[in-house]
Amino acid sequence: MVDFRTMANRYASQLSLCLPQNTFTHTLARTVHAHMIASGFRPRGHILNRLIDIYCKSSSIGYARHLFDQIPNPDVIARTTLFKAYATLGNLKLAKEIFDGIPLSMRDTVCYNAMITAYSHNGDGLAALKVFGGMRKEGFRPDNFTFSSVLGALSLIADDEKHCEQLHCAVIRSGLGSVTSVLNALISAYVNCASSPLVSSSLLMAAARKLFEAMPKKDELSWTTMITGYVRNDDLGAARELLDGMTEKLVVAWNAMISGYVHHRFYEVAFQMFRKMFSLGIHQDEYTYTSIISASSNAGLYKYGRQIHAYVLRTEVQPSPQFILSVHNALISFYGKFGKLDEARQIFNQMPIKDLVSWNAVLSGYVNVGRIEEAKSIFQEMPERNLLTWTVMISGLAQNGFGEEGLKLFNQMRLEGLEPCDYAYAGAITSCAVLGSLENGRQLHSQLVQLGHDSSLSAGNALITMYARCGVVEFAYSVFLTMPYVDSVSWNAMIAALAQHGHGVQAIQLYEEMLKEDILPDRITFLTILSACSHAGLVKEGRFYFDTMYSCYGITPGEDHYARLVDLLCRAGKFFEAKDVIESMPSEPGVSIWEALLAGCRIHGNMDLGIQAAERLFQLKPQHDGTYILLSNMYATLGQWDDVAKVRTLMKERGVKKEPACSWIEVDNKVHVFLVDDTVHPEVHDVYKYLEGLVLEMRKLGYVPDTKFVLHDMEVEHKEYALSTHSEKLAVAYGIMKLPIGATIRIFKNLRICGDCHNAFEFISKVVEREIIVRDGKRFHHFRNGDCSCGNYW
DNA sequence: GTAGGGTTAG
Repeated sequence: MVDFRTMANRYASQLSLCLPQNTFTHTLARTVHAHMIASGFRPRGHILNRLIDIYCKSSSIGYARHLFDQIPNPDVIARTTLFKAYATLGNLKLAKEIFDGIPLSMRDTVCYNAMITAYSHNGDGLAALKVFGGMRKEGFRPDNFTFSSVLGALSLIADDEKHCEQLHCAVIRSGLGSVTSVLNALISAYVNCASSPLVSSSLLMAAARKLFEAMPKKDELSWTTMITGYVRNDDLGAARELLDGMTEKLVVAWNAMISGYVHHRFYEVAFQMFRKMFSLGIHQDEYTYTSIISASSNAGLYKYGRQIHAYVLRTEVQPSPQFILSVHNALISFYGKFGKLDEARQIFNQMPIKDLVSWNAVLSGYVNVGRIEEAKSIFQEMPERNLLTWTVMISGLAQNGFGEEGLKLFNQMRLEGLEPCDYAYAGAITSCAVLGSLENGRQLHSQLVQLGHDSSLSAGNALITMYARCGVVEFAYSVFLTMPYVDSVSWNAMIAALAQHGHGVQAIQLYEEMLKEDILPDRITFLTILSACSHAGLVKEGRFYFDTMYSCYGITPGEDHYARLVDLLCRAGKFFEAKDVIESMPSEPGVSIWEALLAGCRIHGNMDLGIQAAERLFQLKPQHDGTYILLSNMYATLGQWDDVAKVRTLMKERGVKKEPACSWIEVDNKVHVFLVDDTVHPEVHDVYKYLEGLVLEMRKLGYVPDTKFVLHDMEVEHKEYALSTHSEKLAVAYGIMKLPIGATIRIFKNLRICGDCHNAFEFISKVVEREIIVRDGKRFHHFRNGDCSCGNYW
């Protein structure tokens, strides 16, 4: 039988091996603890305190609390450990409760320092100072740490140069003006203050620099604080100058510099520094590698990233477990961003220890390429989740058209007690955009305002698109106008919103305004502008903007841009110009180009060119149903019914099936058309009767022999009426003519409006001279005068 | 004091 003391010594020494604390040592410590439980050893004293600390720091505060509650009279160390953990989580109420419960006789300087830091880290400078006051009143002697924490608290309150100067004077008066740690804290106060948008950062940085220069003894922290200060205040030149002046080559400072370059997108300089570290013999750590790997993916340098990966695998020195974890996490994300999921998955599977970052990285990899089913099962499998996990999943669902599921998950997240951040809201709002659910979207909007998230960029941008896709451009515009900060995404979203509603000219005007505000257009801006021009018939303007892409903004047009230009020219009937453009392309024209050409030929009945385009498409993508349908439509436009029949035979011979976009017809053999109004629409019944009559008529003409109509009353379930028919979309479309003016038609779920439907809507909008707004799972369609804002056949 | 996982636009 081993006695308690021997076992205690053994466990204590095992736990001391678990330092420094990181994900790896935490796992080790938990194993040690499991062993204690298995062998019946009941930890107490410093062993128990150490365990509490470890559970607190490895995000298992609930279990730490459980251990804590079992101690009859916990000492000051255990209490401090626990309230520090609560404070880190932002739960100051519980933290204060524990701190207040520490008897005066038990208190020490350390616990006061911790409470001051707790408040100042949570942004409550005044409360921190109050604790400091209480400490002095009770006669505790402040030490250097106290001063550093108090300075941190003061720097929160000091929001301009004057406060910082007062702080400076106070330090000198206190006689601590030459203590390095105190001066470091003061410099850090200046630097933090400089990041505030309300003050002159250059003045404060100059003051910090002066202080730094005059320091009697600088340590590593002094240098790093100063360098990161410059980096954070966007003065990379000054940061670099300082770094180059350092005699000691400190890896932390180099990492800070590299990360600065990466964040400012100076990838090449970051790589140069990385290489220089080798020649100077500076030992790189996980921070260096993670920055460089992320730089490779941001810069689109797949090969470079792979080289880094290969190098990491080759290194002879045994890397630390923390190094392996961090670097592999970065690599998972790197491969994920390039869509190389097999590589990402392989790294993930082989990792000896995974943390939440690894799981989130692999999850977003699957989400990004749209492999939602696999993403869902990863989400289910995850041992723990955080705000980020939920956000990735929600927006992933939304972006892949699963609006309902996205909203569901968003609600589930709230049920589990997580407070969604603005990014999560953005995902939920996108879900509403996908569903065309104005009601839900407006609700989320008002919640955002209540929560004070309404100045958020991402949420605002999502709102613009949501309102636009739900058919209310005015709301989209008012969001855009009231957003305190906008970026190029906001401008793009708003320009697209106008273009989608057929306001091509206004879209272009907004684009011109954007240029006046010195916002640089990007490749997406040009895609939007080109299709806006296309719908407004602004050929000259479209060509002009296309030309400025490279000449003014250095953006090389991609195939998608060429396709829009071809579309623009063909819609206007300028086939010669379109051919010139295609021939001038730097690379071999692909599917989208020939499709644009064929679609244009269909509109204008340009048979010869249309057939040429179709032949190219058959070569490139023989199974693509769109080509056959466009071609047969072209023949139909010209009344060449024999040729239409030939195309259909060709489809059968080649076994061409309709794309999934349309195969939903086969899935449940029903078309759902919803009226978005919440009110009961008696006209639905009229439409139903009308359709019945229509079908009878069509049958007489030998058309749609097997059409049946079913009228669903779905009021209870969806508060909406549904009309469903068997396979006959055209009849539904005609039926819609009977709907009240201004009714919005929504194709439910993740469905896309089909080609026949689209034609019918185009036709109706021309004949009845009425604007029809339809949205489906993918796009917004605004039909006016025989044309549709979506710009595509389907 | 440094890093790795998120969002929004076509």
